[in-house]
Amino acid sequence: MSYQIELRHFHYFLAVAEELHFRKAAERLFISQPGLSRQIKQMEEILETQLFIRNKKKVTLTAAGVYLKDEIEFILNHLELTKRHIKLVSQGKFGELNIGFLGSAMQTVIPDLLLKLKDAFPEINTSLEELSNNAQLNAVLKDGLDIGFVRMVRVPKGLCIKPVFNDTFSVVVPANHNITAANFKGMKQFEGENFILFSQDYSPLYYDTVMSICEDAGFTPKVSHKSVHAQTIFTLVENNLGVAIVPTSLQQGFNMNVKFIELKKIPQRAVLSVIWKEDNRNPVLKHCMQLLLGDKK
Amino acid sequence: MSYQIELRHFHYFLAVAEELHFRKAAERLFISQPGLSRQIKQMEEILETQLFIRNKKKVTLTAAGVYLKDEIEFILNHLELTKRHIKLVSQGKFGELNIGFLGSAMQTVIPDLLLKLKDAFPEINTSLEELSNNAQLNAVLKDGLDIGFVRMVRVPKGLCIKPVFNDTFSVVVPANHNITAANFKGMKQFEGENFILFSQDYSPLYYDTVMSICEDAGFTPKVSHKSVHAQTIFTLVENNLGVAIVPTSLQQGFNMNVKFIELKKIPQRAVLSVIWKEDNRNPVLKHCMQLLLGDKK
DNA sequence: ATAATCAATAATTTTATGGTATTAAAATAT
DNA sequence: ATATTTTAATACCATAAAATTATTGATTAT
Repeated sequence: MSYQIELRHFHYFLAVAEELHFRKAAERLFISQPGLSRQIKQMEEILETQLFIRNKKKVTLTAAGVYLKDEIEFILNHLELTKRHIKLVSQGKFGELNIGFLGSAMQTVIPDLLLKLKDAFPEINTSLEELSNNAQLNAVLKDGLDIGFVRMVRVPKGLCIKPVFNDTFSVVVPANHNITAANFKGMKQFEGENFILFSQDYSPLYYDTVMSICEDAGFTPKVSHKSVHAQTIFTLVENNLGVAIVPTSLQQGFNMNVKFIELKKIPQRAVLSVIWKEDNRNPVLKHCMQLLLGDKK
Repeated sequence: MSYQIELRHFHYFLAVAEELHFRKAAERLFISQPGLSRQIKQMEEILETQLFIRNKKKVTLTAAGVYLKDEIEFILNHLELTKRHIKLVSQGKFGELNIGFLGSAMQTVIPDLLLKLKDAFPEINTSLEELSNNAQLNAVLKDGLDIGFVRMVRVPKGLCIKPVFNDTFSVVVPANHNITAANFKGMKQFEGENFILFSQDYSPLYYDTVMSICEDAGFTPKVSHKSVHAQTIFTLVENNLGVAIVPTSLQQGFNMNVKFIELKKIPQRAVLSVIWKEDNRNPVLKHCMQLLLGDKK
């Protein structure tokens, strides 16, 4: 019959919401199952809202529970961020910027940004994480990341997006492939080949764009392998398992036995964009965005 | 030497940060001053950051304390909002409703429903997607849609269906066609014409119904074109490529050089129905169905 | 100097979290 | 069908930690 919700309830709730199993959740939390059951029940009483439906062997979230889970994830993430920030503030450091990125952004944009940031604000610490488009989207929404480097066009309400790098696509073929930049005439030449692509989950836009490139050339590509790492894709190409279409900038930084044939004439571009949350409270973000977009345009 | 920060700490912290006076803050919180002092000290230990400077008669916030105050206000505010929201969610008064529809529903039923929804529950967000009968069926089954507006009679187990709009059919002919509403006697007059219809995949029931209309008139129509968009069909008719049979309500919202001849005397009707999943957990759905079916019947 | 006021400390009480044992219901195995 | 296992909930209890009262030490006002 406690009056107030506490963060403890939130941690317990999240465990149950993720496991959907009281005993397993209790184990994960290193507390007893009855204790957990009672805390959750108490939480529901305080909030005057049922959060879980426990009927015959199954525990499921109610609509309110689903909604609350999202919000609690956000609040706890934001709190962790704040904990780190106040330490930095008390140390006289400005703050911290959490950056997510697709592997293909590592070649160009990220190093650029980091150099500029270090230059302008040596007190700012950055953390970098390679994540898929979608993982970044969720993390940015929930304050797990401050900015993300993604390939997409539309973002949910509350997020902002700005293109930062416009790249051509290139076909990646084994070094000994008979088609070269010199004798290359058009995608049609690759009609019969197996295509090795980044997986659709990783970046739907990339996938659709590659499809449209082939369709514009008049054929539907046979996709034999999908991967999330450029390294893997190049290795597959190297071993004659197919050809790939990737952003041209991926050429840098790898030393593989493959050659790039840049598709200069097609209209498709690999656009890398920054996303961030409109009402992100991190003061570092403003500075960062100025550096990123100020002199770009 | 407690492990975890709790919301209690936040409320205490805010009181002290606002009063800048432990005794007064304690009074405001209805707890004793020593209790408050110890909790704040504990909070500083957990966060490993000094938040207040207590020297000679004055209590002031540190830089970290100032920063934290802002964030805690934000977090507690957000939490209060969330508490209110989950109650609304569980009452079905807040949330999202994903609606699918055939293009031909856009003329009448959908705008009606949306207006009513907005009116009754301004906090409900809706998303709309134009999809074929079958795509809606699958999406509803997989919780991709909450409700769909389709033209069909039977639905798989687990789904529900209710007619919501009963429309006559009309023949659509070029504006300069020799048959008019005045001299129209029966479908038999169109025996020789090419027919332009919605494709069978899009709505099998519609297709079968149109066929039966012609068969009742004693002929089998020659179908020359199929489309999934009313716009396309009207354009084809406009260019003398044939005549169409469509639900009469499609007359609204288009400005094409065609005329509609309503088939009032035949028994066939273009029935638009809502489908939804029996055990859909979205609480918004109940309210929506009440609005849709409550005053209809 | 003395009184007053403040926050911190000490000792004690109260509260309620979390643990153990157990139950009721349901699923699974035999 | 019966026995066994598994699940979440209940009852009761121990104990950790929060809150209270009483007190101290320090600073400021009179």
